[in-house]
Amino acid sequence: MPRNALSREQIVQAAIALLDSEGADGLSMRRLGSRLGTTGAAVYWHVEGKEEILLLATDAVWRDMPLPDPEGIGWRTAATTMANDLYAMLLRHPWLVRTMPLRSPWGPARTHHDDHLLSVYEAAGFTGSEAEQATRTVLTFVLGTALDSAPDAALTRRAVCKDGEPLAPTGQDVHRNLAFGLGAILDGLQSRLPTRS
Amino acid sequence: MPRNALSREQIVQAAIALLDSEGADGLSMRRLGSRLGTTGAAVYWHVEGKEEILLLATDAVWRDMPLPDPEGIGWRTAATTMANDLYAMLLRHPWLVRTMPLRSPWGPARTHHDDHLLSVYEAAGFTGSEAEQATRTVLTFVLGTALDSAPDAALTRRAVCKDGEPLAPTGQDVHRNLAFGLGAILDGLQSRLPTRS
DNA sequence: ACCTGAACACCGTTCAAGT
DNA sequence: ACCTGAACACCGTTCAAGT
Repeated sequence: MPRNALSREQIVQAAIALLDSEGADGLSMRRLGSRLGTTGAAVYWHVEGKEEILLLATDAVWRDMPLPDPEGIGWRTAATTMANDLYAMLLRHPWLVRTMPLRSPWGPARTHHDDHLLSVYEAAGFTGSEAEQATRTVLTFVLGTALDSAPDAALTRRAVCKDGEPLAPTGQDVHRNLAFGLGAILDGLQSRLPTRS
Repeated sequence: MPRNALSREQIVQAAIALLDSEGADGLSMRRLGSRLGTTGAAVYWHVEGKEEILLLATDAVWRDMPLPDPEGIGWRTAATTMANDLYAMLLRHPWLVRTMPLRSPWGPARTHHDDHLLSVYEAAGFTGSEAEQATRTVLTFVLGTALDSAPDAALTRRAVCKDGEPLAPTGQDVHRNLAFGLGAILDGLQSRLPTRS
């Protein structure tokens, strides 16, 4: 008899909760199963495997990204807002920086976000592959910044400073650098705009 | 009787070879041990655990990075060269992008590299925290670019294009974007130089 | 149709015991 | 001092068997 205890949507939500609270390594099929009141093997009836769960969880999170309209606020404000929102999302779900490297396949939400971001740079005046490259440059920088500040690091940090010098950047440093670097990048991009109005 | 079959240096080199050929998930203590002619448990006598091996392997790779002198070639050429070299290194050792997120502790080779990179931006005219931020901006962008092109992705890509549209960037795209983005960033940074000579 | 239990082939790590 | 073997507590995944 079908008990319908599990559904794809429940599995994905439970996976996200587990990843957020336990980190990238905290997600295991058995733990996910027990969190849903069943066994790890039960999950396999609804889902292909762990990889698909990560795929679904990743795209579910992308769905929450706001997509500001460049009309009215200007392309630069829109670009800055989207970069900050993306960074905030990556901080909220640190496991994303490990699941991001996949060039493909992206889910529909990720694709939708990227399309919108591209339209922002097209609104700025970039065309064709230049718009794509501008988009990718900013996206890449934000992703790299999040990677830098990920508490979810593959290696745990031990003794931080042996000589009293704060060699390693703090979360503060990284965050301040987002504003600085983004400003510099947008300046550089702006100076390459083909025609000014 | 000590057979001295193992040494720290041998372990690290074997680990790098294993990571390069099998990917980030290819390194296991047992495989490492058997590659060295012993058992996995034997490694634990020479090394604290897997984490330390990753730490040592990471810093060993950083030692191979060339450190060009900005004198003569100019800061911008030096900065570009270092960025390209870093990207090339990350492509050679894709597992590095998973071991990089650690803000600390860095090994001596990584620290030495960062010091040199900082000096390049100081030679350009940046001072204090601005030099640090410029350094971190470029470093972050290169790291993000490598993350984008990592074949070592956490999730394997399956069906690439369902509708015939090449949504996902190819390795070519990512590589071309390194030059574009780096140029834009350096332009943006250059325009922020406090005093021009 | 949906789930359980046990199994397979792996992990990192520990630790008594050997030499 | 250096290594082995077996063990512990985990993994992802499969699959017969239950209901």
